[in-house]
Amino acid sequence: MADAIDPQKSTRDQILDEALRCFAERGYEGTSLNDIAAGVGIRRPSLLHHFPSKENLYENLFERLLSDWMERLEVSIASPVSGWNKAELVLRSGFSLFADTPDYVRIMRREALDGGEHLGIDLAAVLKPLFDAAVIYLDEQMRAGTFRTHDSRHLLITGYGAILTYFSDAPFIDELLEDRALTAKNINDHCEHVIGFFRAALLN
Amino acid sequence: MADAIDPQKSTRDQILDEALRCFAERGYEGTSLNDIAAGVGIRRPSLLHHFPSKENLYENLFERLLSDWMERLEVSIASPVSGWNKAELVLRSGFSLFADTPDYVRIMRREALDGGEHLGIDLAAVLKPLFDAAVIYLDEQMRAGTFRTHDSRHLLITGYGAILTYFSDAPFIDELLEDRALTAKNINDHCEHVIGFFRAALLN
DNA sequence: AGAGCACTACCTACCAGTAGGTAGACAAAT
DNA sequence: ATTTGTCTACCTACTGGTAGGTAGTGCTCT
Repeated sequence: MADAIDPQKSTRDQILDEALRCFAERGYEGTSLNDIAAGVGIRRPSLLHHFPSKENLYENLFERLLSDWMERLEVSIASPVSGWNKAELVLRSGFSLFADTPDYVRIMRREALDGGEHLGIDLAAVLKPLFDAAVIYLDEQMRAGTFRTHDSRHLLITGYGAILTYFSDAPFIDELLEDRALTAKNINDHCEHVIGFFRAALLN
Repeated sequence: MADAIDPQKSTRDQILDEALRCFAERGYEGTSLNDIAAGVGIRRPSLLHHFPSKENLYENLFERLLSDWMERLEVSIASPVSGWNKAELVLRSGFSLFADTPDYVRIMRREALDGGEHLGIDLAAVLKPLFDAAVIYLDEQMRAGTFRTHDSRHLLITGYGAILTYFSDAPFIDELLEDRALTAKNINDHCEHVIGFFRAALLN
């Protein structure tokens, strides 16, 4: 929010910020370059001076967000803790990642819905190595008896859905909770719930 | 699929079928009336003979799907079984509901993402009574000691996300699984996994 | 039986509005 | 003097929607 009117930021970054918000809110097709330009306070041709096309703008945005995510996730994945503590650490860092970047989550979700048709990047291909590594980790833990036995791949998909949805569907969840879903308190409540839920399901 | 070329169906129904597929695949903004009309094999003005506007077509589609869902859900909710069996029944009927109508799920998810801006209908308002009833049910079970204690509202949101995501993000999950997510076998595997996971988390 | 009429379902041709994108002028800064 | 950033003015393609017309169907009234 604050950075949208921050005069310090370069026009290019302001465009990226505004585009992020618009694409998250209304989707790729639902957002026009005029909307974005107006949000920044310039005309559309000026925007196109910074990015050669709508698609290019979107790809830039998406790449930036994805590399951001990967960095933060890899840090927690690489940490030396083990067993349940590791699972909890990854869950928590996923949560704080999403809480910091809820607009990213919605774009990501839109991309997953569309099967990644707007970008050159293949979202699933980027995430797959992490997925495969997590499968190996979970299988080890289950074989060792640290975790109860589940289908590790489906378990990961369940976890992905459980966490992502809270952020992506926030406007909908607002109404179910009769409260803003993305307040610090509610995010924290949901985080603690998910962790408790997974602990109950995985530990004996 | 089959019904797309079924000459028996009325044009109106063919339009609804094709619109369902298009809106699910590319979203409301991403679908033009030309796309739908072409899929049916008529011109756009002919389509507009059957539905007065794009928005009206969408609303018709959405209302039909929603009442379908509500009927099927209410049947399983009203059943007299209790305890874990009831939770399992509702989970299973949710799964078979979604498995039968994966395109509906994607539209629903798009709607949840947008906060329901395309329709007169308020999706969350329709679902809220079910949500509230489920909260009461879960709280009872937890108080009685049948289920372990969790935050029932966040639990429901987690379950909603875990199930819905598998269907809505199918194109993405295809790639993670290196297999079609929506084959009968994979859907069944995921269903059994989710049920096993919830059982492990809820039962002692 | 047949003329007239209304209705359905489709068409082509068009409308105004908006999309993404380009060309070229201008001003300021280096 | 060149580069950078912005502008206005314009382009083409396409959007949702309308106007007007035309087959075909079937009902009704002689």
